[in-house]
Amino acid sequence: MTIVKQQHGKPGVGNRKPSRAGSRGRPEESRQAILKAALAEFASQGIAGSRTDTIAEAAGVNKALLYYYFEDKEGLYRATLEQVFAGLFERERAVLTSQGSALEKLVLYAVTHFDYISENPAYSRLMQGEMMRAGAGKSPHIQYLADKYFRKLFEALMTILQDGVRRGEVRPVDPMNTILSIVGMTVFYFVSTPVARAIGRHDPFSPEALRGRRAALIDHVTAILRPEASPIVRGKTL
Amino acid sequence: MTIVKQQHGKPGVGNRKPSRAGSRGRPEESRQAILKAALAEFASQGIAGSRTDTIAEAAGVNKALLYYYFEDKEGLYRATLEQVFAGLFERERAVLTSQGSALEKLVLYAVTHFDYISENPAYSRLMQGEMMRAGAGKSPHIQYLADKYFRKLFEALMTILQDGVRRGEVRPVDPMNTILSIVGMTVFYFVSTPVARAIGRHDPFSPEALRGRRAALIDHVTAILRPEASPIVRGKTL
DNA sequence: AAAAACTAACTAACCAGTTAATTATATGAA
DNA sequence: TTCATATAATTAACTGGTTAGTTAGTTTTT
Repeated sequence: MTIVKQQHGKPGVGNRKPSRAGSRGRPEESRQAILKAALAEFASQGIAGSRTDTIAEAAGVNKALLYYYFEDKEGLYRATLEQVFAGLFERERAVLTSQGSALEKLVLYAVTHFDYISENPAYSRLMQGEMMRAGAGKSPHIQYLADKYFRKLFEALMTILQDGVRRGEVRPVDPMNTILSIVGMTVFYFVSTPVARAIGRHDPFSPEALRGRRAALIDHVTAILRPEASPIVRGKTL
Repeated sequence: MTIVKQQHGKPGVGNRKPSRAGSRGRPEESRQAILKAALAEFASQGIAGSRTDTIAEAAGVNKALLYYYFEDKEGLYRATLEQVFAGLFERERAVLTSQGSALEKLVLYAVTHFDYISENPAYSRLMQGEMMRAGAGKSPHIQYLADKYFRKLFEALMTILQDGVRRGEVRPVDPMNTILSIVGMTVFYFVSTPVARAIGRHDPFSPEALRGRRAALIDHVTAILRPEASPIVRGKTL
């Protein structure tokens, strides 16, 4: 039996701090390091494919610390979900209370959502993972997320759209399905990136591709909503 | 140590054939039973969450038989992918070579895709699972699927759309992003069903909901493509 | 000296894949 | 038709690697 003594960081090799037992002084640092590593791992692999050992290693802490700060794997996962979703809905709340016509608000909502995913691709993958889990009836979080975030957002969008229709700013559409179409156009681009890459047509995360997609999104949302003959190209930069 | 003797089916209890070692006479039956069980399990749980024991039990065969007919879990998964994707693209080939204007063809493509998913919800979940895996760089199948199916389909749709634009049947749009929007609107409805249920607004798989979504899909695809003032409601039943 | 932060090493369960058989069917010679 | 034998189909039980979670501590801060 080999007894492996505690490994102290070799000075001069890499820039990693020596890994030692006991407090680091700033425990919040450890917590954040864990959350950050967990976000990357969960977004990349999904909860089923994620390994707690991998997360611990990436965070530079002992695995037991995950269980010290978060109850278990599921608790850690819940914390990462909360973090990412809160960030998105924070941004979107501002949009919903903004000034402007229904069309302007709905377009602004779409591009805000789009931009958030562009900047945080982890969100989209976490969401996909949740849809898979929830579809299998195995997500303990979907109801909570629906109650805390999705319902309000959905209802706000419905109200904006219905008011727009009533005022004649927007052509008479099926409100629920129109919102689903808008969200679908916003989100699907990111879901489909692996196919886009495999087809080899372009890098979907290149600045040009993202700019093109964003412009098309505005165009298509407008096209669905506009009562007029042809799309009016506004000078405004969204 | 307990020695469990081979269990012969008790006659009169249930309608299950006695489970006996040796051939069933029709080995193709066993193969199909495995494939069917695998499809259900993989679609529901994803490959990572699926258990070979569960598949074997659902198929009513010994687990070792999965490895007899299919090389390993991955091979079984590949076979289910092949099955479902082949079914979809079979149907879609007919659409692409059909008669009609660009707008008619693209709308027909969308509803064909939509109807296929309505009838085979497993497809949508399998696809989602593949997107997750491929996004993590862990799908050994995405390149094959892209080469065999997606590229051709995508190119055919591009051609139809570009011809439509050239002829003036369709307003001048960014072709690639327009196709992505159409597919997004088609597919997203099914991806989002868990949220729809959690919000508690409706059952997204009810016939009325599906009918409504289908109609909206036609409307929105038309709205994006139409050069005219307002959508022309055709008498045609799609 | 008590509490908080942190770790090495262990454990128990799970699960993909294997092994060594057993049973059924097909073949063909007598 | 009958028996022997090869081969295809099928199974019970096992194996070894993996991994979420635990334990019994050690180190640092207050």
